[in-house]
Amino acid sequence: MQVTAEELFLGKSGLYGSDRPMDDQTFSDDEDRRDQEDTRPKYMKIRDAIYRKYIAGRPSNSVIPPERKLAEEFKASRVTIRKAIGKLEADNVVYKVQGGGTYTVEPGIVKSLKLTSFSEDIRARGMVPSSRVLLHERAQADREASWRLKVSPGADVYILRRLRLADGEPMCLEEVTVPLEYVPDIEKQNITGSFYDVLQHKYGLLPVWADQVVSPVVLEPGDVKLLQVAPYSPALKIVRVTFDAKGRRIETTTSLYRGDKYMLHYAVKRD
Amino acid sequence: MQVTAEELFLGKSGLYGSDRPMDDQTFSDDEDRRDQEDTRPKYMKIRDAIYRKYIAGRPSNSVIPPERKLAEEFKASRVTIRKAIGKLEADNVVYKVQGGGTYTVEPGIVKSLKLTSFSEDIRARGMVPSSRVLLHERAQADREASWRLKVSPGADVYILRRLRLADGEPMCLEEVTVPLEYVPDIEKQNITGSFYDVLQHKYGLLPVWADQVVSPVVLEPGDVKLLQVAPYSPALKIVRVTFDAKGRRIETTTSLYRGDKYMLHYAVKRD
DNA sequence: GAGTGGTCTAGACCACTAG
DNA sequence: TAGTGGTCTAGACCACTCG
Repeated sequence: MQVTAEELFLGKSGLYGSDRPMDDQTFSDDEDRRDQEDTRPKYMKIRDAIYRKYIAGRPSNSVIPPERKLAEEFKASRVTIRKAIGKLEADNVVYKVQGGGTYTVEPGIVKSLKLTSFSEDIRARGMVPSSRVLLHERAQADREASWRLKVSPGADVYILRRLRLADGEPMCLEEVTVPLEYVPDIEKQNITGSFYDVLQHKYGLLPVWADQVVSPVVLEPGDVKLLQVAPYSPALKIVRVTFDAKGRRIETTTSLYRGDKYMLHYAVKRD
Repeated sequence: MQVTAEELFLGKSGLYGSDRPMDDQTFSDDEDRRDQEDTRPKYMKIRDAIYRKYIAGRPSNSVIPPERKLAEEFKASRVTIRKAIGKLEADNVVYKVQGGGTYTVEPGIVKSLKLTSFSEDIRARGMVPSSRVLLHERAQADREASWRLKVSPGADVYILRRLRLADGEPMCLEEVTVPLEYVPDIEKQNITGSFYDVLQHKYGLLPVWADQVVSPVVLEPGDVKLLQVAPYSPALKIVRVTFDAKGRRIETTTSLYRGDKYMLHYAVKRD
């Protein structure tokens, strides 16, 4: 029987700042903000409080207090409570039954898909990300990249090809392409960790959402060697186009993930 | 260059009842309800109205009217308008910029993942689903199925194995397992279309959400023959566990999708 | 500064589930 | 029937963007 993604990767997912163990990596913005002074909206704090008090550690299908009671307890309007619970529902932490109540979902079930970089993804899974740069240069966009980025074929782009590892083990081959106009002097940068961090902090490009296409492939000899797997192993090919808040296409990435070590795991809902 | 999922499958996705072409298949509940008398909540109707009036057919990054104006126009409170727009945002149809405005997203970009049956999925892609039953019997749960359904190994289950086709072409091999207690006399049923329909209308089991794990595999000789692809072709293996509103595990499905014809296509967002 | 989206309130009525 | 979540209102203030 094949090992599931859960067993491979998913520890206590330390949601909502409850008890996340810090490693010695750089922290995300989110964690920084949470540490100093909590200026987050009330509904987010309430979401976390509800999680800690009524959900974490509880068996599944436990009832949580009705919205009106929670409104009293947290001194908030019912609308605000509903917004907090709405977030928990979106993350598949609780489910609601009209006329019935709100109940906890079985723990260990994975939450919905979020836009993350490889580094964030691997760190969230409790492993240490690293990478080996294979290519790092300016080039002309080929037909596929230009189509995905909506730039003219042959336009100046920056290409970064890396072997990405989790706990020192090869996990994925990744090729990022960015229109050069967005990252003028990037060749001089030293790219080590999250490329999204570089985009955001050095160039003010904030990824907001991405379009992803996943397909299965059989690895070619060159890739097999880099990923250290058996010839003709299966892999997940993930093609991503990332957009910022203004709808600009800021980068596109093609990744090949080892099929034996990496699976996609997510929750889907009925409309 | 590989053909993208968009080119393969995604036509005008006829969202929000705007101009969906009806085929001669059975209709979903949703469409029925929309046809007779519209008892849906106001915010849903407004969502559709906004979509039709300000989004469909517009170029991307067009501004839509501010919330306060829309509240006047549709004679609703701003909260209700925000709820409608929130749905559009969740479906990746618009994006918002605080202090700026609300803008349309590029059309043709796929919306977020939803829980659908194979039939619904294929129909949404503008093709006609069909299937060939390969196995249809009661059996004892094996170790993997019992673990996924949280029943004792050896418990009575119903197994349905089908080859599923789109426009007459083999697309996927699918094996559904359901605890027999939920579907007592199912062997007598004639399973043709959507199994979710049978669960819902014959047994009152309403799928609400599902946990899915996707991995790549290389097809084995027997499967290759059924799917009519070359030996050792890659495929997507999708393992799903479906839950109802009460958190019960109502079915689990293992599917093998042809890698050359079927891709997963979805949008992810930043937190 | 004017206009936008983001948050929040206090209260109301409806639809549904349960004992 | 009592209690739950689902919807909706009218108004307020804040944070942000833009000209």
